[in-house]
Amino acid sequence: MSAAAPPPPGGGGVLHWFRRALRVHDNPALIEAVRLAKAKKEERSSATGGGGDGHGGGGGGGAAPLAMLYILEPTATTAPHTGAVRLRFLLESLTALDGELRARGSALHVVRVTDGADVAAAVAAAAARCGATTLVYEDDDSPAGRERDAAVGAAAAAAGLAVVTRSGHTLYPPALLLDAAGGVAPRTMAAFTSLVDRVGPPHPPLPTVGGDLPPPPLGDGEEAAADGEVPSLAALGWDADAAAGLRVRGGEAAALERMEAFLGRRGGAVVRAFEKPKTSMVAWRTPDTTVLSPYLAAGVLSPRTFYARLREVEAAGHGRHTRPPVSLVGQLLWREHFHLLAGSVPHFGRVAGNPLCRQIPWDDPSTDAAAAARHAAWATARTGYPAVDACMAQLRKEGWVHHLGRHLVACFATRGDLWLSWEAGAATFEELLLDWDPALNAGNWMWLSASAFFNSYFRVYGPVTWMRKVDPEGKFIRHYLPALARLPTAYIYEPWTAPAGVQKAAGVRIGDGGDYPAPIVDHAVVSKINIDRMAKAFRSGAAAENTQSGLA
DNA sequence: TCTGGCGTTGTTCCC
DNA sequence: GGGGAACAACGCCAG
Repeated sequence: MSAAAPPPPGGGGVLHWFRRALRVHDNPALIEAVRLAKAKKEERSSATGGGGDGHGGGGGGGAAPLAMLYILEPTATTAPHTGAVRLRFLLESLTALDGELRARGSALHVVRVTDGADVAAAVAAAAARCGATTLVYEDDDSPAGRERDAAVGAAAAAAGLAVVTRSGHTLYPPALLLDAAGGVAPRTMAAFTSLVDRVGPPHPPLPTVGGDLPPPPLGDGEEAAADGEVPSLAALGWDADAAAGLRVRGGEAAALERMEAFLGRRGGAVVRAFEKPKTSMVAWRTPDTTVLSPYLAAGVLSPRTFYARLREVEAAGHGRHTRPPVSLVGQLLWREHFHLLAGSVPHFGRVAGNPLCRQIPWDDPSTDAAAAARHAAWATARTGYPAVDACMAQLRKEGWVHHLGRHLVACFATRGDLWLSWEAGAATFEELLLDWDPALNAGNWMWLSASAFFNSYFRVYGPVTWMRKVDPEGKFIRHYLPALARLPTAYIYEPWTAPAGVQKAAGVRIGDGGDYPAPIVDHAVVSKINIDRMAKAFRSGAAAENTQSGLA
């Protein structure tokens, strides 16, 4: 997808626009921006017979100026698109990126835009202010990203700006995989894995950007100061307390540190034996999984860097190691698969018009008051099922839940119990998840709701049975639902069954007006009804397809 | 075109 | 407690 327009001869500076890829390691777009700025310096030198350009003198050695821009868009700073926890993580990551750039003689210039429609104008204005004639950024194949970048492309063309883009958010440039797949992305992990095997390993990570960045024209001089700095949570109108639950530190150094710490667990044996379905969803103090997803989602960690290190750790062990789809490399392939689909299937992020998504007559909270009430109870951890509510409480507080916990709550919200459209659940996850990534969010919600990829709709997570199996002492529930902390284990999964005396002794009242709600639905009853509804939806879907192929 | 094998992560019951 | 089958049985895809 790289429209590598050559820079205008003897042109001005380069504007690098960070969106994701908030890092200096393995950052193809940033490396290209640096290369272009330095190449322009060469052009200038030969054109003027050597000598600097007035901006030089610094570590850039007289290169053309290279501005580093980040635009805080409203979807990144305001609810319901973003919650406080993810915003805090983003701001920490931006501050860390600014530090990395400053250590290399440059600096990040942050611009806040309050109306999403103004992003293109803000980019053009920034380019004009720093005299840039070339704009460089990383591809973004999300629906919102594509829409935004089309507007930016038009504005850039109108302003005479050359646009250069690079792929960097996935292991492979999506176009490369799509070409190899004959233009149609596979629909199963097995088929995707064999596609990747055919294509071969991803390109190795590129070198980390060095310490001689061309000087930044933006934010220098009189208009500098507070204007271009990373704002605080408070300055963006948020209560810092709302983000107090954040448990991972933002920034590239923290990401690489966390990655290496996990890779080093038991000398790499944990990585080599990793099987995602066997990891514990209730290990909240020290998660059983890497918790690198927030970094991958924001582009603070390069997937290719993680992939390369995983392969090294696998190769360092003499014995066998686990394989996709359950291994850690497999986890990167799931991410890759959903990104490929999201970039190539129309309306991947929603039900309507999405050819991959089974059309199931869900209740829609935006038009149905009863569904809205069920959705609100689910989203605020008030379903009365401690297994579901503990996960949702963890999500609200920390922005992170183990993958299987997400399965449990997503199955409950859709085909299992509440019969809510997966789009409603996905919207809640968009607000609350630290590692929210539109491609993965939509893909996983379709999976869990048996709208695509997964078809065994009769396999329903039981909020009582499942939790009893994975958390036999109820520790996870007690931690995230303190109201239930003193309830005996015999009642912790079904608090409404606790006799009044037990409730009193545990200092909790269950039910209307109490400390913890009665169950919002009877799982044993509704799950059976819903399986029947799913069966019907599957049958009518098959009928529709038969009609279609009959017509064709 | 048809078909058998398979699918990262369910529950219950039985041995 | 661990393993396997029944439950009622889906769609994708490689051969």
